[in-house]
Amino acid sequence: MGRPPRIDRAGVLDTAMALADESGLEAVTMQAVASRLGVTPMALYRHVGDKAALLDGLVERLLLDVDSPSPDLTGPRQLMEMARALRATGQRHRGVFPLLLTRPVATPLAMQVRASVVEALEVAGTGSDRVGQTERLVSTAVLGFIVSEVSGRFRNHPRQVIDADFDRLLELLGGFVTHHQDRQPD
Amino acid sequence: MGRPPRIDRAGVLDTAMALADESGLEAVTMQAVASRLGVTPMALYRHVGDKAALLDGLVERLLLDVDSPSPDLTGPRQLMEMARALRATGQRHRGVFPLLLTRPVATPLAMQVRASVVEALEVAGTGSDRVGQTERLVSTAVLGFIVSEVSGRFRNHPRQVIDADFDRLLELLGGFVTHHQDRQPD
DNA sequence: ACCTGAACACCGTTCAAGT
DNA sequence: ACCTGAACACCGTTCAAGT
Repeated sequence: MGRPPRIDRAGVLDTAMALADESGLEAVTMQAVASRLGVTPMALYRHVGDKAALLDGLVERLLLDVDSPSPDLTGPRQLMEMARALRATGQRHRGVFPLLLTRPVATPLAMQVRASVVEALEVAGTGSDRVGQTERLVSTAVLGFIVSEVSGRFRNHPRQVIDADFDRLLELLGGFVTHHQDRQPD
Repeated sequence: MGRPPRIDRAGVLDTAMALADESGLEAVTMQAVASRLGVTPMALYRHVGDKAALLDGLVERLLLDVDSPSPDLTGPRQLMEMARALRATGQRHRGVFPLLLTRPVATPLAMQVRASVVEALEVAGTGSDRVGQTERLVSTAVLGFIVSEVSGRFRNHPRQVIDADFDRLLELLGGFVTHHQDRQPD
C-alpha cells in the first residue's frame, strides 16, 4: 500500500479536453485518454469514475473556461459580454460545448452562471414575474446559436456572415431586454 | 441470383426510428436494428449504406414528419404554425431531433423548409437584405428551444412552464418579424 | 441479388491479482 | 493505494463464401 499515484483527476480531464479539442467528442474514449497518459483504461476509473462522470467533468471545465464580464458592466451590456465570452469558450472547445444544451442547470457553477444572467436581467428592469422565463429564452437563443456554429450547421456560410449574425442576435437581445423593463434601475 | 430481398430501406429506417423513439439515439446500433428485423448487421449495408448514411436517412424522415402549415396562413402566423409543427415533430422523435442542430441545410427537403421560412419572412415584410440572416436567427432560436426541451435541459421545470416559454418565444418571433417590416404587402 | 460467417479493430466496464 | 491482465458484452465494418 501507499503507492504514489501516476495520474490524477485534473490530468485526466486535461487530456480528455485536449483530445476533444483536437478530434471531437467521439475521440474521447477511455482507451484514448488512458493511452495518452501512458496508462491502461482501467486506471482511469479510480480518478474520474466512469465515462459519464468524465463527461460531467469536461462540462465543469467548460464553465470554468468562460470569462467573467468586467464588473463595471451591468444589465444589457453585461448580458452581451457574457454571451460573447460564452461564444469564445465554444470556439475554444467545439467538441464539448454542445453538451451544454443537454444538461439542466444543476451544478453549483452552472447555477452561479444562471444567477449572473438573472441579475443582469433584473438590473435591465425585467419584471420579476418574467425573469425566469426570460433567462431561459435568452440562454436558449445564445446556446442554440453557438452550438449550431460549433457543430457545423452554419458551415456553408463564411465566418464573416456568422459573426454578423451573432452581432445582430446580441443587438436584439439587448434591445429586447431594455424594451421590456418596467422602470429604470435609478 | 435473383434472390428476393427480405428487408428494404424503408423498413430499416422505420425500425431505426422506432428504436430511437423508444430508447434514444444511442440505442440505434447496426446490431439492434438488424436484430429487430431478424437479420444480421451486415445485411443492412446493402440497403442503407453505413451508419452515417442511416442517420442521414433518419433526419430525412424527421423533416418529412413535420406538418405543413395550413396554406391560408402567411407571414408571422405561418411562421408560428411552422414552429409549432416542428416542436410536435421534436416531441414525437426526441432521440433524432437534436441532429437537426448539427447539419447544414443541404438536402432538397431541408432547402424546401428553409424556402418556406424565407417566404413567410418576405410576406411579413422583412427587408430583402435581411431575410437570410433573419431566417438563420429565427430557425436557430426555435431549434435551440426544441433541442433543449427534448434533450432534457429543461427537465427540472414542469411541462406547463415550458409550454408557456414556447408560447412566449412564438409571440416574440411574431412581433419581431412584423416590427421589422419596411412596408405592408398590400 | 441478397444474406451470412468469420474476422478485425475497436468500445466501456468488472474483478481478482499484483506491487 | 494504485495500476494491470484477463475477461465480457458490446460496437462498426470488410470480405469471401453460400444460395
